[in-house]
Amino acid sequence: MTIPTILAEKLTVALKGVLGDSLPEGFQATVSPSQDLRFGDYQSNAAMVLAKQCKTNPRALAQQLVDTVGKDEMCSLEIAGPGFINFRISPDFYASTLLSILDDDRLGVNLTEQSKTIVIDFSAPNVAKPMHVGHIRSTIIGDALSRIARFVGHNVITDNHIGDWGTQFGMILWGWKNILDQEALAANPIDELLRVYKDVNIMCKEQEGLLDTCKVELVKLQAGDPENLAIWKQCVDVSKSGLSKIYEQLDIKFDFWLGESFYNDALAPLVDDMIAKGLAQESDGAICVFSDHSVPPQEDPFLVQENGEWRNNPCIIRKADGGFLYATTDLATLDYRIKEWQADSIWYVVGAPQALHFRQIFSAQRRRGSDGDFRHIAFGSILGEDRRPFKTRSGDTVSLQDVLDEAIERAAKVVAEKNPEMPEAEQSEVARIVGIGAVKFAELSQNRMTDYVFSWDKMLALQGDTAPYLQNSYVRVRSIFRKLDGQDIDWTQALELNEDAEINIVRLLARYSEVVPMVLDDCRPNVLASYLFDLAKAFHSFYEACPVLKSEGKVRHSRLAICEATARVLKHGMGLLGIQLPDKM
RNA sequence: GCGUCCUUAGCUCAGUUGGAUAGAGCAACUGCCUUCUAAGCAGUGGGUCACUGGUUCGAAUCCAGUAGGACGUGCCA
Repeated sequence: MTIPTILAEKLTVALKGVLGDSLPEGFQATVSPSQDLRFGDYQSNAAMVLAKQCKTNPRALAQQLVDTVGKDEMCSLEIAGPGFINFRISPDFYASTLLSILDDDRLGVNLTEQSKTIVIDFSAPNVAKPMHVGHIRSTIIGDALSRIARFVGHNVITDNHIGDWGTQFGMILWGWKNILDQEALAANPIDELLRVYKDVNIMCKEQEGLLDTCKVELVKLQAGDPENLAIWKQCVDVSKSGLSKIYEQLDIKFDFWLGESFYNDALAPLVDDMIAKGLAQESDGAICVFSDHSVPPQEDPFLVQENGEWRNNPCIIRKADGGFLYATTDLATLDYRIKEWQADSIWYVVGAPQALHFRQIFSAQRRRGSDGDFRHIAFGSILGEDRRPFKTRSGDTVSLQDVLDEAIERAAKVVAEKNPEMPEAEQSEVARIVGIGAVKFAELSQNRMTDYVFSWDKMLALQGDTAPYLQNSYVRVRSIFRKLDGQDIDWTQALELNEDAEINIVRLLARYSEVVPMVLDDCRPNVLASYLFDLAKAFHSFYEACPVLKSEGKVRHSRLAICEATARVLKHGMGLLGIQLPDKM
């Protein structure tokens, strides 16, 4: 049980005693960490919340509560300001909490009481184009959420819903047949495929009618033309192997790679079924899902207002030319995930601009009888210096691989500078861990909803609120234990905490169990990132203020325990974010 | 037109869902490496939380309006 839970229960019991029947039914006092240490470790505003409805003075009520709860080994209470109840946790209680963390593989974090099957859909790049910076958010946030959800006890299924059946294949097929360089393909298939795609794109803009020719190739593919299918298969395989390489570098794995093509055969029956059930209608030749008039128009995703009038804004599931759309595939995908995987909850880690699309397909899916918990976990856009969607000077997007390469290169330079005597192989391993970590942490420490301006210097920064700062705190701990030379330490011996720096860090260690579940409340990994930064900061302060190896007896043992617990929490927390920690740097 | 999201320190961003004197990082300035890794620590300066009203014990946070911005709004994904 976490500390605020224990305190809240104490307080609720006291409230029942003090207020008796005038306590509102089911009232639970809430206790939260104090923002300022002068106000103790934790605080509650219960007295102020209740004073009004119980018609008493908040400070008087607080006083009664404090008297009832009294003081014990765990904490002392005091009243402050307009009626806050502040809890001050005793150093001894923190010492015993530290022991319990060292005795627990889960570091105090409880398993969820309601384990669910959650499908998490993230990354989802298009094949034939390499991933660019725009994919970074979905990929990294999705991976972190998967790890966290899994750790708290959910049955998580990750699925990379790659775009392997889109309209871009018209251009690729035509390019493959007309401008492909076989030698280049043999040498570097991914680069050649990209060149073909880019060149055809340019040619389509210059040559009248070429786009239509490409569309013909696409239609042939969708009709099952063997030659086009074979080319398509080869393209997808090449792309997948290229993507796998980058995922490997990022240390990201998917349980499934069921791309759009996987659902191809399900689309026509799905549309027919929706027509048959009256859930979709023909309009201007297209098959659409319309408003069902059972919800207020403001909340109906199939309506939109124009010049003061509500008009239809349907979800189109079949085009007038018979082709299917993104929405159709997404509905088929929902079916599959619900039926085959028994998904209770499905999370889509996709950019905020697609909010309406997801409202529409979730709503359509509910009408089809599904009552699952579907969530669009949206995130903001990555912008350029000019606050427009991020592009390079030449108008290209920046490839994700380039970002990673640059990050590793910058890290390598610093490693070589700081640690010239380190063997080269080790140097490059550290550079990899630091560089990739920097990119991931930069992403994960942002609030996912806000747009941000892409900056090499920020994304690859190695000082301040960055992965290397956290990694360095871990390295410092490892260095201490290296000097101990593998001595066995008994982590059950009693501890004592005296210095502020010691108590500050244990206070944070105890909060790990509060923070991890909080991340999933609103799917915000930045809550964990910011906690870990605070922890590392507290450790660096502790490290400067409290010599470990030079101290003696119980103090030394207690400080070693702090180091050990900090290392474990850092490693674990960063692991939940998908970030590795080096032993040396 | 309408909808969604956004506007916080010179810059980039947090802000635990309504709590006490609004916080970090970068940049600037002052100290600290014969002592466990200085990718570090200690400290200083920096604010009309876009603006105006409202709700209440209490508002950066909730409501209304104004200004500015991004995105979306029937056959791309």
